[in-house]
Amino acid sequence: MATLKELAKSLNVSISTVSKALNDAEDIGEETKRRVKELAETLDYKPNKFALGLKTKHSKSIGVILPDIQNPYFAEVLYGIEKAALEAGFDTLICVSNESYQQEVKSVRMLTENLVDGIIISIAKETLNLKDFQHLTNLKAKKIHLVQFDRVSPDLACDSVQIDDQESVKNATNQLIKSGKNKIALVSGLGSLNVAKNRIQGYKAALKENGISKNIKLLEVDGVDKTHVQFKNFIKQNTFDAVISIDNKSGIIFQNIMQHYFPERFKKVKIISFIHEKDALLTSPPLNFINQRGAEIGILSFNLLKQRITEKEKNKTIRKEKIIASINFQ
Amino acid sequence: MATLKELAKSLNVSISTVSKALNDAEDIGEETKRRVKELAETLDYKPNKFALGLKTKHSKSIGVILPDIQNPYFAEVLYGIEKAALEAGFDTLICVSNESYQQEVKSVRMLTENLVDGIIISIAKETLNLKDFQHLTNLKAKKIHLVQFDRVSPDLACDSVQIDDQESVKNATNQLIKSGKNKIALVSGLGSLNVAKNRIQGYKAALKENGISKNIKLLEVDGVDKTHVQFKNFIKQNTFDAVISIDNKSGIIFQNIMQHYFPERFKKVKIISFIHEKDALLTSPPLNFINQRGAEIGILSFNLLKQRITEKEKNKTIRKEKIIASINFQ
DNA sequence: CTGAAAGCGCTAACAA
DNA sequence: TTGTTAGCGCTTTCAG
Repeated sequence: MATLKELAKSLNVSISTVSKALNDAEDIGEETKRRVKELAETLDYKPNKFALGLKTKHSKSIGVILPDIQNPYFAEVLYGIEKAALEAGFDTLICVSNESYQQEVKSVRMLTENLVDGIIISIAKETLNLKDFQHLTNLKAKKIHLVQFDRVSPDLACDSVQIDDQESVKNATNQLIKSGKNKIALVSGLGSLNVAKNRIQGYKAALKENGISKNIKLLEVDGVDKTHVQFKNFIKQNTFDAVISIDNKSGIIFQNIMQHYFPERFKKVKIISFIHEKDALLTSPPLNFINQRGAEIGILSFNLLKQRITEKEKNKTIRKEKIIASINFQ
Repeated sequence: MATLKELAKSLNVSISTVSKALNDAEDIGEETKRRVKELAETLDYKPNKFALGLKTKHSKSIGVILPDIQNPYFAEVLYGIEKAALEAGFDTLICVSNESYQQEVKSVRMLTENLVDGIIISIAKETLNLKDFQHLTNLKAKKIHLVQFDRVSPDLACDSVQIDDQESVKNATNQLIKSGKNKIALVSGLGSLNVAKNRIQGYKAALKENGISKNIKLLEVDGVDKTHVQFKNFIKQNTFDAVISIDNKSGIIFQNIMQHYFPERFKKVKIISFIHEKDALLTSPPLNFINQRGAEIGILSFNLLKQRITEKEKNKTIRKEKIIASINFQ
C-alpha cells in the first residue's frame, strides 16, 4: 500500500503538501494538487485507516446491531443501511445480539472500541424486558450517535425510524372488513414486544370503528417454533373468515395448518401477514402481505445518523420517523 | 478511555514498562506486573485498536463474505463463526456480496484496508460463473489468509469446509428408497452452482446403485421466486412418490403447491429438503430435512483460519474438510 | 529489572 | 504556496 511518504518522495514535495493536496486544502496550488492526485490515483493510494483513526478519533464507519439476522426483515433493513453507507463512504460493522442483553452490551463495547461514528440499533427483546439501556445512554458521552429502528424504546432520547404499526394494522384490518370480512382473528408470535402491542391496538381500533369489537379473537405465542398444536386447536375452537398475522412466520404456518387439517374451511378464509414479498410466495396460494419496507427503513436510518454525524451545530430536536406499511392483496 | 500513558503516570513508571507488564514480558518484575494489571483492570484499560493496528499491521479481526444473508443457512454459519471468533478474541467484519462479483471485489478491498488477519468466504454465484478469482488470489501476497466454505472453488489453493454434498444426497435418496419409494424426483432452485451438480450426482448415484436410473426426474430452476407455474406443471406431468429439494426454499413451495392443487396425490408423497430445522416447521405436516450443520461449518472454518493466522511455520498442506449432513425424517 | 526513544501513517498548527 | 514539526497510542530495540 502506498503511503503519503512514498507519494511525497516520488513528487519531491513534503508529506504535508501531499496530505493537504489530497484533502483539497485551500492553500495548495492547483498544479500541485493535480500532480498529487494523479499519482495517488495511479498508485491506488488509500489512506491508512489506523493512522487516520488514531489521529482523528473517528473512523468513518458505523455500527449496526440487529436482534436476529435470520429474520428476513432485519436482513432487508441491513441491506438498505449498507447500501446507503457504502454510497456515503462509510464502512459498516454488523453485530447480532441474538435477542440477548449480554450480547448487545458486548456489541456496543466492541463498536465503541472500533470508534464507530454512530450506531443503528434494533433493541434485543431481553434488553427491552430488562429496561436497562445504560450501555446505550452511555454512548452520548462518547459522542457516538444513536438511531433506533423498529424495536424503539421511548426511554431513549435519540432519533428513530419505524413502521407506524398501529396505523398499518388498522389499515389492513379495515381493508379486510371492506372486502366483507367481519370475523377477523389476529395471530402473533411476537410475545410481549411493544411492536406487538401497537399492532394489536390497530386491529382492535379497526374492529371498534366498525362496531364489531365483540369479534376480537387473539392467538398470542412467543416464538412459533413448537406451536403447531396451539395453532390447530385455535382453528378448531374458533370461527373466523380472515386472519391477520403480525410476525414473519405465523401467517405461513397458519395457512399451511389450516389447508392441511381444515381444507374446506380454508377456502373461505383470507389471510394477511407481516412478511417479506418473497416469503409470500412460499405458500400456495401466495399470502397477502403487509410490506414493512425494510430497505427504506434502513436507508432512512442511515440518513438520520449521517446528519447527526456531519452536522456541526448540535440540533436538539429528536426526529421520530414513522412510515406507513403498504398492503398487498395478491 | 485509559491509555498507557495515564497508567504510567498513576504508577510512576514508564510507558514501556506498562506496555511490557501488560504483555507479560519476561523482563518485568512480578510485583510490577501485578500492580500494573490491577490498575489496568480497575480503569478498564483497553488497548487502542488504531494505535495497535498502525504499529503491528494487523488487527486481530477477520472478515466474512457471504453471498446472501437472507439465506438462513448462511446466517447460521455466520452465527458459528462469530461465536468462535468472539471466544478467541477476534472481531468479525461481515460483508454481503448479494451474489455480485463487483460487490465481492469491493468487500475484499474493504476488508484488506481494515487489515483483517484472514477472510472466510462463500463465493458469489456471479464470481463462480466468471471464474475470476484474482481479488482472492491476491490476498496471499498481502498475507491475508483465506478459507472457503460451501461454495468452494477448486481453482483456489486454500483451506475449505463444506458439506459432502454428493454423499449427503446419496444417503438421503437411499433412505427414501429403503422406505419403499422408487419414483423419486429432484427439485433444485440453485441454477448452475457446483453445489447443485454435486447434489444431483449423489441423487443419480443412488438411483443407479438401486437399478432405477430410468426414474430420474429433474426440475431445475435458477431462483424460486416466480416459478409456481413451473412447479405446478411439473407435478401435473410427472408421477413420483418422493421428492428431494436441494435448496432452502423449493421444498416448502413444492409441498404447498402440491397440497393445494393435488391434495390426494400429496398424501402418498414423501418430501425431503435442504432446509433449516426451524423452517421445516413452516409447513404442515413438517418437512423432512437434510441438516447442513451451518453452525459447525462456521466454527470449523474459523478454527482453520485461526490455525493459519497463529502458526509460525508455513504449513503448505491444504485442508479440505468435508462434513456429512445429517438426515431427519419427522 | 526499567526507561528512553524511534517510528508506524496521518493531520494540523505554525514557520518560512 | 510549501515545509517543519509535534503528536495521536502503541511496541520494541537498545541503553542504563
